[in-house]
Amino acid sequence: MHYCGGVDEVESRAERKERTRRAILDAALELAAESSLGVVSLRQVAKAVGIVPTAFYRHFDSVDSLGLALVDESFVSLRAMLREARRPESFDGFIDVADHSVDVLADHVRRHEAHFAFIARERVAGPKVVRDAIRREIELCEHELATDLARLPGARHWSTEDLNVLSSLIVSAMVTTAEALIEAGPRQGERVAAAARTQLRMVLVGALNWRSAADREDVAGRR
Amino acid sequence: MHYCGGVDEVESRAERKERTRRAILDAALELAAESSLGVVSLRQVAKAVGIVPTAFYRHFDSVDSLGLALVDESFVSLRAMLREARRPESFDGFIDVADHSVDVLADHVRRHEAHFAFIARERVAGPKVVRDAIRREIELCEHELATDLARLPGARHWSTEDLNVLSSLIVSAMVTTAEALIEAGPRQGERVAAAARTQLRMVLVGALNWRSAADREDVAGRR
DNA sequence: CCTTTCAGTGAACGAGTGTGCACTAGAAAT
DNA sequence: ATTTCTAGTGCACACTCGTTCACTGAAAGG
Repeated sequence: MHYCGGVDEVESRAERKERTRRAILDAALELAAESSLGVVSLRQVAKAVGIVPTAFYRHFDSVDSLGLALVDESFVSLRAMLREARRPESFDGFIDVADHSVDVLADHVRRHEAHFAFIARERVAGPKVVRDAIRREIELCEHELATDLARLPGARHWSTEDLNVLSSLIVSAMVTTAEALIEAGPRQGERVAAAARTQLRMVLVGALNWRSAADREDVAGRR
Repeated sequence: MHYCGGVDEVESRAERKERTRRAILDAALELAAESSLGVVSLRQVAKAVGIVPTAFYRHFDSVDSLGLALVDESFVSLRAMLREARRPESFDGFIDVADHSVDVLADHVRRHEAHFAFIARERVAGPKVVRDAIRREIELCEHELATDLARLPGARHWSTEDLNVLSSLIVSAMVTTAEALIEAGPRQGERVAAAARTQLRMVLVGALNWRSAADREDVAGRR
């Protein structure tokens, strides 16, 4: 493997294989979009790609491993979003950070709609192996968010427990928002985004007034 | 149809039919529990019930109509819960209403686990007809909650828009909590419930401090 | 040049799928 | 006692499914 054809337009064997692999992933993602991954068959994917069913095994050794590959790919998108949403310069006001985060979310959801929809769906439906893989990744995201929240000014008097609870709330709200953004077309998208901004502001305001308010209201016998 | 058999133990034809119908619904619910409704076949259900596949058509004229029947049944449980959570006597304190609501939710989820899991799953996965039916029912719940929130003391200065946003946030948090309660066994159930209580308190505290805090922080150009 | 590698082919298998149709048996109605 | 009704049966059809196996042909390597 030193030199392969001077002509520009030819495709090397590895490139060709990668192209087919991508086509399989894309086709599976699209087919899973109606109902769930559990109902897409190896043969449907093969037909959509334009290869014979048995050729599928040259790229994945089972439908499950295809699902896991889709999980990996989808969380690459999600991690990219989290990284951007946590850019330090965005932490100059609590309302601002909420609005900025929602904007980043809405932007990424629009650009990677299929991946977000996949995660939201297969997290609860879908083959068991896929469900478990997604759950692990989400827990990882929650944990990362919690450590980041701890660095926020004003997070001084939150317990570790409260931090985890808060980050769990935010992540689930974001997942729900992503779902809502996908359901609503680009037509109602801005309405959903506005609602999400309000929700996140509410959560942050609630978190800021949290400890003091709990003390004030007297939680009594509980805990 | 005036008098049918004085003996106690005999089953009338209608009773027998209803019993089979129930068995079909239960079997389908259980089979759908692993992955989703889309992957359960008419024959699997028939085998689980103990009837021949074609006998299925005596009770439902398609798998889709079975799905719709399960949606109806599941939302009977959910409505019962909402009715209980909104009992007027529970509105004597904002922290209390949060705790009480979560308790009611946890209780109902434990008692109707299969139904809640079904709604949470098939809402995003599952056949299109089922998805749409569930979405309509949830929107209805959100609307009902919004009109109830409007009656709360201190809800005076919330716009209709804010009310809808808030009720949507609460409903999605409850759906997420229901999912979490199901995932966690009864072992970690109380931990999840505690987290949910905290979340709902945060949301309510945030809502109470909402308008004033938004004014104080100066939202600038953003609406 | 010849040889090796390997993505894609095509036929075949055993099992599972939804659905149609003629039927049976027993409860209900007459 | 006789007829009607119907939940459930049994068989058959034409599919689709995942997986196997020997194969082909062109690119890569020697």
